[in-house]
Amino acid sequence: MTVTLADVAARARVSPATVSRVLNGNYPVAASTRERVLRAVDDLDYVLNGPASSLAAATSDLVGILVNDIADPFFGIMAGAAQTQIGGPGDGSGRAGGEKLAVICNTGGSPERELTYLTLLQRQRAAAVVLTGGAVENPAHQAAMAAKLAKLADAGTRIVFCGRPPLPEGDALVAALAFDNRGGGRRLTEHLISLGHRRIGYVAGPPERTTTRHRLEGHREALRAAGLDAAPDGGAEAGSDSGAEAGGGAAGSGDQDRLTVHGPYDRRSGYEATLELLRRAPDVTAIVAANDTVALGACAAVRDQGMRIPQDISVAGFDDLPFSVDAVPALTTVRLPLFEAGARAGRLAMGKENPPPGGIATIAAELMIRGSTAAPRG
Amino acid sequence: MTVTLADVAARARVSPATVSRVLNGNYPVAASTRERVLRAVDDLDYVLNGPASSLAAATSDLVGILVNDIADPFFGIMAGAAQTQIGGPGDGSGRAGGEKLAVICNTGGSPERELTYLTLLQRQRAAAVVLTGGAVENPAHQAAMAAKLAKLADAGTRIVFCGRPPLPEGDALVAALAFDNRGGGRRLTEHLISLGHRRIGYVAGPPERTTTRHRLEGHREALRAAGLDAAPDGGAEAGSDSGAEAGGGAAGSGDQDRLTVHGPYDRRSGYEATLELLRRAPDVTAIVAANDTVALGACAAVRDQGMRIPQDISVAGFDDLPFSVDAVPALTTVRLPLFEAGARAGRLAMGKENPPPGGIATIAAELMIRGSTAAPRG
DNA sequence: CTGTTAGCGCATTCAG
DNA sequence: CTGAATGCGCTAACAG
Repeated sequence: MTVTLADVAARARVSPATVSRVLNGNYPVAASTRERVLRAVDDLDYVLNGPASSLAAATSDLVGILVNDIADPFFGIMAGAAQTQIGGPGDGSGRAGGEKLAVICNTGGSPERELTYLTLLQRQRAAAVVLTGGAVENPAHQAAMAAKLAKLADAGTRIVFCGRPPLPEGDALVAALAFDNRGGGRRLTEHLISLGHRRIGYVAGPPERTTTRHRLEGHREALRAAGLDAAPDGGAEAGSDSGAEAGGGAAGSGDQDRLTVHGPYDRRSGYEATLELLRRAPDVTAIVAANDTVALGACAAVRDQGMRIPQDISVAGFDDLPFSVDAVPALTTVRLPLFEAGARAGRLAMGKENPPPGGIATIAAELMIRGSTAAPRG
Repeated sequence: MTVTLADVAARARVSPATVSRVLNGNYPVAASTRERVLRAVDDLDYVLNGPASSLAAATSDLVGILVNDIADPFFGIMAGAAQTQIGGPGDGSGRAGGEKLAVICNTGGSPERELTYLTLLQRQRAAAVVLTGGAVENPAHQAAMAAKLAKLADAGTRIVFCGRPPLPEGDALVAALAFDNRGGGRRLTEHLISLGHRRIGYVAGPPERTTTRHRLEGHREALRAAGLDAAPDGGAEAGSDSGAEAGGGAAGSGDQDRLTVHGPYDRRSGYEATLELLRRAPDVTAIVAANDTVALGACAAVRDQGMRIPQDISVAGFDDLPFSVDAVPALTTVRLPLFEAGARAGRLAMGKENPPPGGIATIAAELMIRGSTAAPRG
C-alpha cells in the first residue's frame, strides 16, 4: 500500500542503497543516476519513512524548542525566529528535503512538563533542543534538568539555551544566550530615579524564576546605589491577591519587600498586584512591572484608581513587545532583541554557527524611554 | 551503551514483549509483573526508542499543530490550548507515559512551508495534524493541500481544522471548527451603522485568505443591508504602501473598494493602511480593522494624524486578544473563543471527543462593544 | 496473562 | 561509483 524506498529503487532500476544515498545527499552518486532516482521519487510520490530512517541512523531530524507560554509573544517571537533557521525555507515544492522539523513545546511554566517534554524529545532522538526563557530555580528541579540534559547531550542532542542563564553545574556541552536582565532592570530603575522618583513599586514575576530574580536584583541595585533602600518603616510581609508572596530577594530591605509584589507573568496579575501595591503604599510615584504584559495590567489598575499615567504615576515594563509602543501613553521599557536571539539560537541548534567563547553570550538589553514615565509631580 | 527494551526485560526477568506491553499499557499485564518491569525501567533509566517504536507500530505519538504566525497571540492561544489536551499533564515524574508529543509548526503564512511541514509530519507518521487559522485561497495550493491531506488521512493521520473552513472538496475524513468570521464581521459593522456611521473604512488582511474574505464579506453584507454600498464616485483601484491591493471581493462596489485597503495581519500594516485610507477618504468616521493587532496600528495612525478615538474616528478590531481590553480606549471587537476552540481541536485530534455532526462546527463570534467606538460627531 | 517469532523501512558496513 | 547483506529496537501476531 504505502510506497517504500525499495519501490523507488525498483522503478529507478538501482539498489535501495543508492536511493538512500541520493536522498541523503551525503555520498557521491552519478548525476544521471540521481536524476533517475529523483524522477522515480516524484512519480511514486514517495515520502521517506522518518521512524525507519531515524532508527537506522540513530538520530532524527527533530529539533525541540521549549517555551514557558506560547500564548505570550515573548516566547512566540523567539520560537518563530528559531524555526526560521531550522525549518529551512523549503524548496517551494513541498517535497521536504534535508530540513529538520522544528517543533515548539509549550511547558506552561511547569517543571514537570518541562522534564516530560525533554523525555519525549529524548525518546525521539532529537537532533537538538532549544530551551527558552527563564528557568525555575528549584534545587531538585535543577538537578533533574542537569541530569536529563546531560543524558540528551550524551546521546548526541545539541543543547541551546536562549534567554536563560546556563545551569549552575552546567558543563560546556551547551551554548547559552543569556539576556542581560539584571543590567536592563538596573538601567530602567536608574532612569526613574534620575527623573526624581523616590518611592518606586515593583510588580515582580513569579518567585523561583531566574528572569524574575535578575530583573528584581537589577532594580534593587539601582535603588541601593541611590541610597533608596533604607527602611523608613518595618513593613510586614504580605501576599498579593494572586497568591504571590512578597519578594525575599537577597537585597530586599523591609521597605523594599513592602514595595514588591510577586505574581504570574500575565495581565491579570499585573492588575491585581498593582491594586495591592497602591493599597500598601499609596505614595508610590512609579511602578516597574516584571514585563510589558504585566505593565499593561498595571496601567489599567492605575487608571481604574482614577490616576493618570505618567502625571500621577509612571509605569514601566520590560521586553518591548510589539504592542508596547502602541500603549497610551507608549510604554517605557527595556528592549530585548527577541527575534535576533531566537534566530541565533536556531542557528546554534543547527550547528550553523559556532558557540560563543566560553559557551555563553550575554545579550544586551536596551532602555527604551517613552511616554509612560515622567518626573513625579511636585 | 544505550539501554534497550531487552535490557529492561532481562533485569525484570520477563520477555521483551511484556515490557512493551506494560509500557504501552494497552494490554493486560499482572500487577506484580508490571511493578517489576517499572522498577527495572527506573533502575536502568530506560527511555523508549521512539523511532523504533514508531517503525514497528507504523504510527508515532507526534501530533502536529500548524500555525501561520506563532508570534501572534491569536495562534499562540489556540496552539497552547491544543497542547494542553494533547501533551497530557504529565505524571509529575517527567518519565513520560503514553502522552503524545504535541508540536507546533510555524508556517509564516507561506503555502510552501505549509506543504513542507505537512510532508515532514507525514514522514514522521504523525498521529494527527491540526491546521489553525485561515487558509490561502489559491486553486493550485488548495488542490495540493487536498491531495496531501488525503494522503495523510489515508495513512491514518487524523486531520482537524481549527478556525479554518473545510476545503471545498473536503471529504468527511476531517473535523473542522470554523469561526463565524462572516457573522462577526457583519454584526460589528451593523453596530457602527447603528451608531450613525455612514463612511466606514476597512483595513483588511492579506487577499487570498479565507479569514480576510469572510470578515470582509460580513462587513459588506451589513453595508448592503443598510443601503450603504452605493458608489458616490467611481473610485479607482489603488494599492497601499505595504504592497497590498484594493479589495476585489465579490460584493465590492467602486466606492467600497476605495474604502478598503489590504495588508498583512500586523501592526505596521495597520498603521500604514490607515494612513492610506485617511488620505483616500478623509471623511471616514469609522475604521474596521482585520484584527486587533491591525487595529492597534490603526489607532496609532489615527492619533498621529491628530485625531481622537472615538470622538473623531471610531476604530474596531477582531479576535478580542488579551491586550485589546487594555487599549485606551478599550477596543470594540469581536470575541473569538480561541482557547476553547484550540482545546476542542486538541481533543478531536486525540480522538477524545466525537466530531461534530457533518464534521463541521461553526464557532460563534461575540460582539464586544467597548470605548473605541461611538457615534460620529455632528 | 506471558513468551516466541517475525518483520517494520531504512542506513550502513562491506565487496565489487 | 554501485549492489548485497546486516541489524537498528520495537510491536504485533501467534502460541501457550
